[in-house]
Amino acid sequence: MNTDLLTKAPKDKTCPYCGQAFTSSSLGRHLDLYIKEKNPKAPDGIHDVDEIRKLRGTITRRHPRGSSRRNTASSATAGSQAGSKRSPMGSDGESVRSPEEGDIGAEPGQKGHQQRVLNRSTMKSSLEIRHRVQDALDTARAAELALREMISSWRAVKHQIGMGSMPFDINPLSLDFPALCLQFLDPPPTLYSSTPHTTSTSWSISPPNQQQKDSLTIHFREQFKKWKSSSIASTAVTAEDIIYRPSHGTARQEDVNCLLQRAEEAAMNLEKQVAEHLSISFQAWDTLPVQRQLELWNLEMARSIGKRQQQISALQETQYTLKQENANLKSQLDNLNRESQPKEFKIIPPMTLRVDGAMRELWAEAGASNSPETGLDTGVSHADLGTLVSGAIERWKSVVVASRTSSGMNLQRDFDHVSAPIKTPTSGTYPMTPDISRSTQQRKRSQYINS
DNA sequence: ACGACAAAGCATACTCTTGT
DNA sequence: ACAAGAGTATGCTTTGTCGT
Repeated sequence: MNTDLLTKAPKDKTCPYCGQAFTSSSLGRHLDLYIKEKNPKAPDGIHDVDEIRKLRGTITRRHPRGSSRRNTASSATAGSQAGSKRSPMGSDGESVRSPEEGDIGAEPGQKGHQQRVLNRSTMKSSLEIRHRVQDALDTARAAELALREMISSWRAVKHQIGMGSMPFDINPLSLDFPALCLQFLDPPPTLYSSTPHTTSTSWSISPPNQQQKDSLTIHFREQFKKWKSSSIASTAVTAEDIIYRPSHGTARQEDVNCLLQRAEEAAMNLEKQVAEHLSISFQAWDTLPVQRQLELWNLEMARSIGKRQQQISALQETQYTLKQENANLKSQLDNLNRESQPKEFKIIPPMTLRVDGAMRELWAEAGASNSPETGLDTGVSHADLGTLVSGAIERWKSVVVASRTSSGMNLQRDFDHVSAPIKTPTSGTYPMTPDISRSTQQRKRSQYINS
């Protein structure tokens, strides 16, 4: 009947997923169906269960009946329980439910009601939009923090490679042939066995010969190859760090190129000198009588032991000093971080991502061969960390947006529902609604209209 | 036709916000 | 601090659907 239609609660809520209209009390129930603990509804592909869980997770639930909170409403409850078969009391409840509607019925009252309904839906919409926007902001912030962490570690690796260093701890030009062998070749792997023998990369028990000279040649070639790539990359990094001023433009890049060229030339010169020195010192060694070679070899071995002992002492001293310096720097860095790091890093300090030696070499080589995707790209290190991070996020954002627009048609539709004013659920409005629910809606509507 | 079950509506209890 | 009002969760009931 028409009175029924008038007394029914207005369906002023719309499910943002299926578009079905509900009274305010029923929409929450409808959504809860998908997330309730006991026998939840299976996901239908239209209702985003995770999203619902998130939304409904923030609401304040009423205390369940029978809890300690309830002491004033006992009479009301008793009444309702006594009348177990409650009649469809729409007509009774009318005056109580909406006095403005029922009693006044005049234009100002109706306007007020309409205004309230409008305000309510607007507030709800803006709340949900804010929730989504906040979620997006959080994600973006998290991405920024992760990137900061990553790039910091990357820069640390670059600096660790070191600028302008020699490829060797000891200058090979100051050593004679036996000393070169002991210094730069590995000990024989079978040194501690009863029959030690030489390999292509080791020195020998007996005085060295042509085989060790060849091994040294290969060794130096390999070392110089590695050193060149790392030296060039790290020279660029450090040079840029030194000369970088935000106001400087192209002049800076020219300086960097010049420094890179000089580093490369220095590496080539040194390699040439070492090769010549090796050749000359071997010739000198080869002309010596065998007996003399044996004496000198023994002497060199003894000297080598002495040097290692001295080195160990010096290293122990250095280690002690470094430990002190490290502790001091750590405390200074902590103080600096407290002031300049993002506030989230105070909650969880950033990890140091470990990069092993093989990876460092790979980066260095790729960087020297101008492969910006994988190498130590010399173009990024001068930039401010914030600039780098925003650049990277912009790049990824386009990927995220593309991915969302291609696969997230549901989300787009939901957002439209949320941001737009509530629509009347006509059959053509919600293409994603399954036929079953649509037919149900139609049937219900026609029932209301007929009655 | 009937029972079981799911979903939605109604009344009410409860929470939160706002104005005094 | 308190009262009023708005919004919303929950218990109970009705309604619709499906299988037997």
